[in-house]
Amino acid sequence: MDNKEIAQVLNEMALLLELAGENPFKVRAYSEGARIIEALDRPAAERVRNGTLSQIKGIGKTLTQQITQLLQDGTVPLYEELKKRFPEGVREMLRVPGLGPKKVKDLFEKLGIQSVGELEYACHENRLIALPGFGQKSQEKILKGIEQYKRFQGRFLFGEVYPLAGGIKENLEGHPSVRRVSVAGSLRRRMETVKDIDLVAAAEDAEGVMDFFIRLPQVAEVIAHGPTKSAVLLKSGIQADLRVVTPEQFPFALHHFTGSKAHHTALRGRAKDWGFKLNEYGLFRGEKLVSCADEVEIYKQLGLDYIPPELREDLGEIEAAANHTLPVLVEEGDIQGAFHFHTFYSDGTPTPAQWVEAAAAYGLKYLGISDHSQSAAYAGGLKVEELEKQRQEIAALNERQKKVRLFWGIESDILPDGSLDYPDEILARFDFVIASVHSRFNLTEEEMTARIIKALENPYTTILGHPTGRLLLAREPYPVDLGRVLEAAARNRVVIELNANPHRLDLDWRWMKKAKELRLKIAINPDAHHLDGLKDIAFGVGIARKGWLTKGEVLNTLKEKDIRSFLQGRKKR
DNA sequence: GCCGTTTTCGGCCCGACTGTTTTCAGTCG
Repeated sequence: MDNKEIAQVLNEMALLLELAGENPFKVRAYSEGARIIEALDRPAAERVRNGTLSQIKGIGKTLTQQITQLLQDGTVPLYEELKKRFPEGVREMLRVPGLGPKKVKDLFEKLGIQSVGELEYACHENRLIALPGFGQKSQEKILKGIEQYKRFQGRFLFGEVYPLAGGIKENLEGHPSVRRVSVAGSLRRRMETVKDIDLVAAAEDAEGVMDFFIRLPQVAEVIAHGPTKSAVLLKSGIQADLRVVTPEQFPFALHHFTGSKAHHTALRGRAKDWGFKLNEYGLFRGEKLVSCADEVEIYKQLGLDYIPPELREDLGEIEAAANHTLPVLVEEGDIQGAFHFHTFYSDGTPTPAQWVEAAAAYGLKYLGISDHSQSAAYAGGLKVEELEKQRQEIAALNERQKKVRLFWGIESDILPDGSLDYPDEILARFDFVIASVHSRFNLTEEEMTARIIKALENPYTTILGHPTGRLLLAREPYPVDLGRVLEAAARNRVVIELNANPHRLDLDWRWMKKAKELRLKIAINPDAHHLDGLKDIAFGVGIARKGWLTKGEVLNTLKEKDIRSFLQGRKKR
């Protein structure tokens, strides 16, 4: 059982305990425990073996015992008991927006409803209206919630939602009373998937802005509409929340609605220790507002360096801010070039020349072409005899123009046995080689780990492409021991890709800490198949920042001449 | 259930909106 699986069980237990009407702080202890275990960079099993699990803050005697038993038996009696009491379908009802544990418990115990499907049917039969605490309105609301749940299952890709949020922000900026607007929430924190769009605005005429907001052309339906806070469902199916405050309150509201919840809870605890009270309206000493012009000020008042939104996950950033050890995060402007571009030679659309123009317009100084290798027949992988033509075309382009330096590479399949897809004498010709798994995802974890490590040990491998193969909201990562893979990459000086495609964002930011410890270099690669794929670099930078990466840790912040010597240095091994 | 340099008991972040209520519980963030 790995950390993620332990966290899943603990989270599930938290939900079930909530359904059972348990002490809310006990519930919180379980879900906090889940969060902590998931964020560990070593297997919890290791800490169980050396007896240090209970030393982690938030993991006490009971959770240590539960986790120990989970690792041993795969389950614990309390979990089994709770699952028996609340069937799977009852737990699923919690995912319907507007339904929480109390209502689900009532529906289950008083009406015998055991699944989302049954709930929908019961709504149509008007059976909820008679239930105490429910009524006509809540029945309608639940029906709408079910519809939303079924349609989208609640999460969206950052890359799809961010432009929508930007559009609404622009609309709001057009309102005469609006002084400032910002995207907040998980979007501002650059989470790879998000549940909704959070916006915060500063305006004198809050109600006017609210009326304006709920009438925007993007809006399909109004979910809530108050004087300072409204929620709408957009035509694209995602919910957008807007909060309007006074200009003076703006930094506090922005901070509050940016979260994360865990960061906020920790910060409020600190505020309390320092004799303050912090909420969305301000930082107060007693009744008195401590005025802050921006978020920087808020942190300063609490004795902290400014914490960028991407880091606000309560994963050590508050301690680092107190000790003045926060990293200076990489920025989009630091990016000098990028690797992993496909052309019409395999499954991309652009020609190498078109990539040069697009890269120049984007401000890149170099670009690495890497089409698929011969085994990737589905993607038009290049046969050995086709390679020479592409090499010559790229060499000619480098002769003809000097604005963007092209590097000639390949995205070589890692074959099931861990070897690369061309013989050594071919691999030796490329400027760089990205090694990626594209097939046979069904190996065991042990086999997959060995397969990838063997590819990392190949002297021609420059970069490991999309290390887990996940497709966000669509496909789970293949089973692999990433810790061992990263260690092998460090031993063999192989660069790890941060695939910037919004469907991948792989390596996951949660692993960056480990990568940093191993002094690995990370390449932010767009894996672009079309010209507009260049813009994905920005998504990759967001994730890199979320992973605490500095400019020095990102390969493609190197200047063109330094990249050249880096690639040549690797070839001479 | 977790935590603790005044504490091993008594706290644990806080407010808006909704709907069903006549004063508040549930949900959400």
